[in-house]
Amino acid sequence: MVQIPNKTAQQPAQYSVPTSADVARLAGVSRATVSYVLNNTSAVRISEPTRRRVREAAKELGYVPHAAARSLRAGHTRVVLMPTPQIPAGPLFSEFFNELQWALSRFDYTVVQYGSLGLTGEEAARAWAELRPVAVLAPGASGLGARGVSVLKRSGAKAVFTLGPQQAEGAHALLMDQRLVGQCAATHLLERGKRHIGVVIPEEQGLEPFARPRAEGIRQALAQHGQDATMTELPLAYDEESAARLAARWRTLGVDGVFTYNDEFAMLLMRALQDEGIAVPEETAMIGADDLMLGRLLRPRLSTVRIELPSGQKLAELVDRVVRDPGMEPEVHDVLGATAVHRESS
Amino acid sequence: MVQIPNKTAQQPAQYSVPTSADVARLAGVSRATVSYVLNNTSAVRISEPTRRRVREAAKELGYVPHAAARSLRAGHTRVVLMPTPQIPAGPLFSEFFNELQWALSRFDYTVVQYGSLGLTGEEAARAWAELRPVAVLAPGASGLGARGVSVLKRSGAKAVFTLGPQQAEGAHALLMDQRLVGQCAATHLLERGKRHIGVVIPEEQGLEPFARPRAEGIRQALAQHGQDATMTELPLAYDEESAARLAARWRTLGVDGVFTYNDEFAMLLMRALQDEGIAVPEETAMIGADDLMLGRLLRPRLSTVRIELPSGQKLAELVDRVVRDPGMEPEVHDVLGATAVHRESS
DNA sequence: ACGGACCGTGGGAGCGCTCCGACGCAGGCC
DNA sequence: GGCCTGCGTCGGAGCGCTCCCACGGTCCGT
Repeated sequence: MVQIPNKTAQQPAQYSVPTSADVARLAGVSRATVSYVLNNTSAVRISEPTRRRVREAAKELGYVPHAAARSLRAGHTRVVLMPTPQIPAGPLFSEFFNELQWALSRFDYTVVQYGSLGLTGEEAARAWAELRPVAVLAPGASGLGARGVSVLKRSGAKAVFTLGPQQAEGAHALLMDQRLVGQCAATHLLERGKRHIGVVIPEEQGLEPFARPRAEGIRQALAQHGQDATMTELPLAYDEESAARLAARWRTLGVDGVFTYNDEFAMLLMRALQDEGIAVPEETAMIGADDLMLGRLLRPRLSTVRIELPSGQKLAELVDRVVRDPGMEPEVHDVLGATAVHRESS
Repeated sequence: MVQIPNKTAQQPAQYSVPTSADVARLAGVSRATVSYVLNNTSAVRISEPTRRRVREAAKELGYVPHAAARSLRAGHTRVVLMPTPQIPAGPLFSEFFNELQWALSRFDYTVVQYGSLGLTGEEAARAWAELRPVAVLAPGASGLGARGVSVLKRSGAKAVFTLGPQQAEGAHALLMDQRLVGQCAATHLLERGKRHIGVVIPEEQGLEPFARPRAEGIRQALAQHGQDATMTELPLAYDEESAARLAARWRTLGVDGVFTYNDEFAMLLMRALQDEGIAVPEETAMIGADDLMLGRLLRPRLSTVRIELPSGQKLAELVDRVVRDPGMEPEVHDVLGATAVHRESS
């Protein structure tokens, strides 16, 4: 607040960052006392007048503790590192993410997101390890691997989780088995008498870890059903030309039902099919995934696979449990639920 | 790699985290030498055999430097803190975000996202300051305020930016003036002969910082045009019932053009209007914003306001410049571009 | 043969913080 | 009066790291 007049204009008020020693000096106590007061240490009794003096001095100086120094001394942190996935997250996943973040902060963890930025596996693990996080929740697709997990554990991480469709040896897994989505869709289409199922495979790079297992789920469900069901992979980029091209050769494909990977691709394909004069669901039934609002706004209303992710609260509890007992054998938690929602497109 | 057999199964290999002293001991050199080698210090010459011994020792122990210790010693960090906004970001913004993150990492900054989690203003600033970031790019909506900016600067932050439709005193601003979006939409509708403009105001809480200025932009454009243009605010929640209710009383509103806040609300409203038998664009012209793919898939194809955000590269350069010269007067950079895209709905 | 330049390496301080042990002092007991 | 108890506070070490400075050795020039 007070401008220091004899500094050059170059260097404004922020001159030297106040430390606990500065607070101690101003309050006329020792650094130890400052620490006790500001941390409300219960084991040590400090008189009320002293407490007040310290707090006032801290406020006057605008003192903010130095997290790095604190954790250096403590020998550990409360940082939970969540490397951000490369793929932009949809509303479903980002809500899950926020909830988890909130729940973890209830457990007094500090959630830090950290771009991996092209690093993969051990490289990425090393970069993350520099922060000495107590737990890491990494996207399964980051290719952590047993080596990466080991790097993190050796750097002091008590809990290493993968999150998503893939997992890593030695780490706990919050497995989001995307095959369930495919199975669910396939079962739905089979129940409605469809036998020749098209499966949209997005050509976008980052979606592969999701798209492949969803297709695999379809394949499994069809295999279970018997010989007469077939599956056709339909590569499709998220643009109108690609969709139009696919629609143009649609009738040659002999497909009576299609799973479109998600609702957005469903909308894209539905439009292209309708422009081509192909009736949905009469000629081809269609089911998407994610249960987005836009599906309800399509005509016909889009059938979809609703995906349920676990509550952030539950997961935060799990993370906390593993942090407290790092010796636990790595567990695989299947956290993805899928249910078909029947509307008009199937 | 080597299992330590006489530890209990409770405590796996990760036993004590190796430090540079351990590396030094194993390589038979001093800690200083380890530091020189691993940091490739150019001012000090270390013989090649020594370098090799150090590197091998580091690899064998799985040594990872301790970021906190390093920055404690250095007295500063290369951390750029980007508190995550509460509102889930759309694809436009999250792409911008990723690009910025990438570009900053090119400048050797470490980008850390950090949930604010309900804290606002000074509270939040204090929490952020604990990390001693060299720069902070905060959402304008975080309510930083002059006090918050001061807290950050006093904690050593060289550059404080706000990002979004709002700004904070004392901080640089990457201002995304959402009024432009409204102005652009209004101008487009006026040009097409519309005079009674409805403006959708989403009822969702977090959208207000965007919705209000967009509406304000409409108002300004209409005012500029003259007396005969009117504006009607249309509160709308993002669900079908709300849209149906609005559509039911549509004809009583006397609106010949509508700006729907964004493309998703446009889709919602267009469906509701069409279900009500109201012709778009004949009875009511419609324009959205964000230029999402889904707009192109609607029938009629949706006119929209394309929003352009600046390149992450440019912004990273700006951040870097301010970090190098923290004395700079705070500047306001208008970084939002808006152009109307005419399709069929207007 | 001797002084100085220079090269490779080590010693050690100190960044800001916490926490263990110690220390002084007041009050009560023998 | 001396001793003990306990309360409030302080001194100081050390977390892992970097970097200034010192130091011993080799080699060259005179």
